[in-house]
Amino acid sequence: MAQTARETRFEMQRDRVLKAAARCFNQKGYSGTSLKDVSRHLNLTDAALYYYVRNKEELVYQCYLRAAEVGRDAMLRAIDEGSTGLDQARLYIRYHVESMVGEEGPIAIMSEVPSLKTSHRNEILSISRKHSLAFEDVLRTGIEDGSIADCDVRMTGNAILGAINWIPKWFHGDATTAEKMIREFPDILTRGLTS
Amino acid sequence: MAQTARETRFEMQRDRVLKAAARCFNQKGYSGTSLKDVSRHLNLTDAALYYYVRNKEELVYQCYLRAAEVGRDAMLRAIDEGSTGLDQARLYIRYHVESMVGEEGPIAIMSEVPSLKTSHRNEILSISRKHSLAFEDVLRTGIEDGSIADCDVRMTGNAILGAINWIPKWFHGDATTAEKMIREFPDILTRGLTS
DNA sequence: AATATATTTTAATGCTGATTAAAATAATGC
DNA sequence: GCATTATTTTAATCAGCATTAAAATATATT
Repeated sequence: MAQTARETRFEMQRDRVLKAAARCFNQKGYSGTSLKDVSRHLNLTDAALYYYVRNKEELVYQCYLRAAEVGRDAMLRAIDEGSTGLDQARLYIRYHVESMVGEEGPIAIMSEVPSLKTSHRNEILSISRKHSLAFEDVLRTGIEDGSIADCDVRMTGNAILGAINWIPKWFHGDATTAEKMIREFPDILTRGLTS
Repeated sequence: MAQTARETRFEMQRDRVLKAAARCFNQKGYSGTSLKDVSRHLNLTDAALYYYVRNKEELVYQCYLRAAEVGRDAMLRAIDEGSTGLDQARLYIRYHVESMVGEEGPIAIMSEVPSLKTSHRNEILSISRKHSLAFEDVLRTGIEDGSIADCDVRMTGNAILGAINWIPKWFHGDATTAEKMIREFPDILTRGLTS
């Protein structure tokens, strides 16, 4: 029990570290943010971060992993809950956006994958590719069940995912905008899909 | 005339420098790419770049300026040529995408504006804001002339521009994909706008 | 309170990478 | 070919930043 309490405290701090890092990375890029930048947000010294993460590369890696998980969770929930392909697409966008602008945020933009060390890079790229393919599958499902008009799923997928990925570039925590975004984005991005 | 010849040669080289830089920046971010990274693409030494640009910050600034100009040109042409708001939106997307994936490319993603020095940052931000507003105006025009269904122009604009801005993240010069993108993106991104 | 463990800081170290000046080479005009 | 100008390289400097070890402080356990 003591063990558990310690772990949760540690993990909570670690979570704060990752979020602070994500915010910095989104703003100034991976190499552009120093560990001091990150630690400043937490009232800590740069050296203190090493208690929570092996090194800077690991920090980005964890941020990207977290970003990937958020996306994957949204996708899984959507596929599980949506009846038609269009439904699933809509729900996915809703859940993903919700995570990005809500409590779980800020989520890191996976913008500097090439800077990761080989093994991490490959892992992130693989997850990311799977995510894209999963979304394309959702689109295909919709085309087959008639809820989505015939289209190039690759291009359409890239367009929609791009719009989502770009969000952290212009959204900066305003609650009103957040609500509006959750409400409108799913429609905006899928209205063009119906046949 | 000799003067002119010299200038054009200089400017052509300078252009190559900017493109090489844009490619690197898109791949590894501003701070993530060293001047050696850029110069390597040109069979030059890192120090040689200083003949074409005052310093690294200026290099990004010029890249971003070039990116902004490309977007603005696309917008101006589109507004000039398109009859309805929907037409203009479609044309804008077509022209902008065309520039990004064509000869003028690669175009830098304006991804690390905060790293610019204050005056440059303000200038780029101002241009960028103007661009967003111009696109929102196009949408409003379309709503008024009936070619576009009523919608939140701010959100819709951000969604569409985000999808465009994200392109360099997944497009890497394949000519077939480029053609397809020019052909399909305008439709994909505007199909949802019609009433 | 006393001890053990967890967390953070201080104070180095070393490397990478931007920047500059001076020298070298290439191109051009005459 | 000579002189001038344009372009590039070599070699050095310098700062910032990641990283580490050891010390200090806080927290928890008994």
